[in-house]
Amino acid sequence: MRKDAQQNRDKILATAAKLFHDQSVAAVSMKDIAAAAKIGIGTLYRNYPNKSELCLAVSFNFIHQFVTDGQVYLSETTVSPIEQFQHVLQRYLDFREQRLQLLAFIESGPTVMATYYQSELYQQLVVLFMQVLAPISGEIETGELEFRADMVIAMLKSNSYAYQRQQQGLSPQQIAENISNLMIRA
Amino acid sequence: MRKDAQQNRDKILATAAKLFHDQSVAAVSMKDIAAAAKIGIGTLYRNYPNKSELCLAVSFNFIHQFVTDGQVYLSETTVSPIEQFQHVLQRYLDFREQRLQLLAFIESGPTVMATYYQSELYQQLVVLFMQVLAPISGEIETGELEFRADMVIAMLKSNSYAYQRQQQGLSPQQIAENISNLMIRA
DNA sequence: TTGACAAGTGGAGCGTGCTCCACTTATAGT
DNA sequence: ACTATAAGTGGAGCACGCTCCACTTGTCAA
Repeated sequence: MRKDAQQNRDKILATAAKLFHDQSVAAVSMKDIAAAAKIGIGTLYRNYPNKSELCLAVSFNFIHQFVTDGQVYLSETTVSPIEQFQHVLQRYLDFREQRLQLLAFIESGPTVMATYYQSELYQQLVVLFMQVLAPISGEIETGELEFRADMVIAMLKSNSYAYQRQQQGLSPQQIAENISNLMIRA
Repeated sequence: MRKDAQQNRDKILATAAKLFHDQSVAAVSMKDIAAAAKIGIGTLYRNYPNKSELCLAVSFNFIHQFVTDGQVYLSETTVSPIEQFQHVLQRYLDFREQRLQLLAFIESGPTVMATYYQSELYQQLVVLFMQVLAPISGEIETGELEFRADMVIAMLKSNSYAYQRQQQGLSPQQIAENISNLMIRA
């Protein structure tokens, strides 16, 4: 990759992150981003094939941070497995609440979720949840454990979460508690 | 409502259902639907405020059918609670597989899921799942039962389901089994 | 039957995400 | 230093979803 191209790539990501932070994600158009980064629309799209993918790229930093923090926490903590699970779950809820708009946009993109699911980062997120689920799930095989980790993540996607919060009137704590009750076996 | 307006409303729904059936949902534009129904774009949008809502309206017939069938099944069956749960789950999977495109489009619409969640039909779907979950969930309160019903539905949303099918390579049967294992307590 | 007007219509036009391709430029071999 | 060319650029233009409002029409009281 040419050096100037790499600079453009970086500049796009930084500009998009800034604009998404300053205004709502929906209010920022691809034209806005290109203009703010002082590049052409074509260049923008060659680097990030659509707006959802760009949001995903911006999110990756945040998700990476969350996963890393989680791993550090697990390596240091000495509390009970149940508390570990609840702690990670709580952190994940906090993280999602912070980045709600961005994550909602990604989750509503028709094709972009496939990219996310295939990424190493998603695998790391799943592994994180598997680690805290394993000791509280009773005796189950790895495939089923992974399925449950996916299920926890799926349940907290923006649509479902918004429904539980707004229509059902549940607090984040109540949601965490309901998930805990469902998942805890041992 | 004026009689001619009602006719237009019906014609739109019928035309959209036909076009969505003949071609892929994404390939059918709102202009196509208006043209095929021989009405103006404005009329189309006054009746259905966006494409996702129109998809939802088309889906409502199918969802209603599924819920009704499920209720009939429950009123007639004499098999064990576990088998009842698995049967309803299996039917729901089949139903979703049939209407995948339409449901995926609804689920990716940013605002339309709120409409769906608020509808009586969604409540009926939840109640259906609550009925089969209740005997296999151990002793839990109604709120938590409802939460679990929502969770089953959330897990089977198009994105998550597609991931389990395609990336994880699970068959519908395996997915159903994993959910069963998670939900069965009694 | 006839007017008055609420109710309904339709399509020009807007801003969006995104594609395409004629053009420009960094780079590596001479 | 000088090309040759692969690599990268940028914006005109497309199709889309959707809004807006000048216009038409069904309805109903007189």
